[in-house]
Amino acid sequence: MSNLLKQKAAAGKLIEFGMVRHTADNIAQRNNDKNEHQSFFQGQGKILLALSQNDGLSQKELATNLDLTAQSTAEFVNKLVKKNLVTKEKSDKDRRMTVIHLTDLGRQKIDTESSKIPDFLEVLSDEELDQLTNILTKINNSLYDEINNSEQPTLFKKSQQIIKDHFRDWFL
Amino acid sequence: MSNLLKQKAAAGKLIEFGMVRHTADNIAQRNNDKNEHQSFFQGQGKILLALSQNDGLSQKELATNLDLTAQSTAEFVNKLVKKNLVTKEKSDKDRRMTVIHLTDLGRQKIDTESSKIPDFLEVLSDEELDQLTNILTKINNSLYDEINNSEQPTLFKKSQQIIKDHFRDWFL
DNA sequence: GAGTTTTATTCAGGATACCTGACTATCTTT
DNA sequence: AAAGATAGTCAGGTATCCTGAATAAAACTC
Repeated sequence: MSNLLKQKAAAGKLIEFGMVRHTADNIAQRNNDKNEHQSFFQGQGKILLALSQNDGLSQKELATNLDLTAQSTAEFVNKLVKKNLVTKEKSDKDRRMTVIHLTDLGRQKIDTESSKIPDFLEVLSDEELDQLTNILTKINNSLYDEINNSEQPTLFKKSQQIIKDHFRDWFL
Repeated sequence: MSNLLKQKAAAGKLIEFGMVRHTADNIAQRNNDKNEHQSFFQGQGKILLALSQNDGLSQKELATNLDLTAQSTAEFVNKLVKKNLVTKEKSDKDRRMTVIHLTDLGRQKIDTESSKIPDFLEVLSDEELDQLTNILTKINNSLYDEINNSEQPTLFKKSQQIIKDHFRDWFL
């Protein structure tokens, strides 16, 4: 009962967090002269992150790993190629496949970018940081389950779930 | 020192959270036959949320409140008008201004939508929910400060900060 | 081995969320 | 009344996604 109230309170704070962070993100992007925006949890950033954990994936593998359509994936990869952050090359074993590799510049970009710690974490104590990490772990796992279950599990999709579980190990 | 490690851990989890939630969001949107997606922390949803706290704002006020350009705001408002969720009418006091009001349908939509509690909160204990709420409060406050400071504070901008502080009171 | 089906990728086109720049009304100041 | 500030609009652009339709290579079928 009171649990529900607590859930509502947290839910409100989460909406607020989403909104304010999004706003802050937009402002940062506006003020940033170079359009270097790569929020790492969408679009090109997502691809980069995936490759940093597992270089040399094919476009198709990227798409299934990231739950994107092949077309979206192709679009992001092409943009990254233009920026010299990744390379595309046809596989010799299966000439249909295109294998994507990070360039040095790409790897470098990920390193500098992912080492940035958002300012707002500095207001938290050690104890709070531990709590947050712990809570987010639970939430993320719950979301992974949601993702795996939400797709009508065709016999084919089942094999993809295995891949999706790797996703889980990215951020350890 | 060890604080930095904890910050890094939390930062990683936060990136993961952003990514997985974004993915789950996209999937939900795909499976949803009607394209009723309104993530509430961007675009049209943001406007709706603002009006639910404070009906009858002008477009300009919405824009400053939400840190959007007047043009973006106009776009979202027009889309909402088409969906019969809000109404536009010229102010009598100042004929330049357009006052935006929620329709019954709009209010209804917000009610049903904002009463939804994300599934992933159900995996948390009462204690964890309290911790999360507490932590997010701190983080959000820190982000508000960031937003207020990040804009080159022209003399004019200063007056807007007052408005932005209202933003803060939305989710109590 | 020829014919069909399945895959991996691409091209074309569409939606939404933002943005900047260039107007047009309508106050407000001087 | 002229000049300036303010609220909105129109036009056009970028990024992230999507669906649908086409192609080429591999795998399966008989």
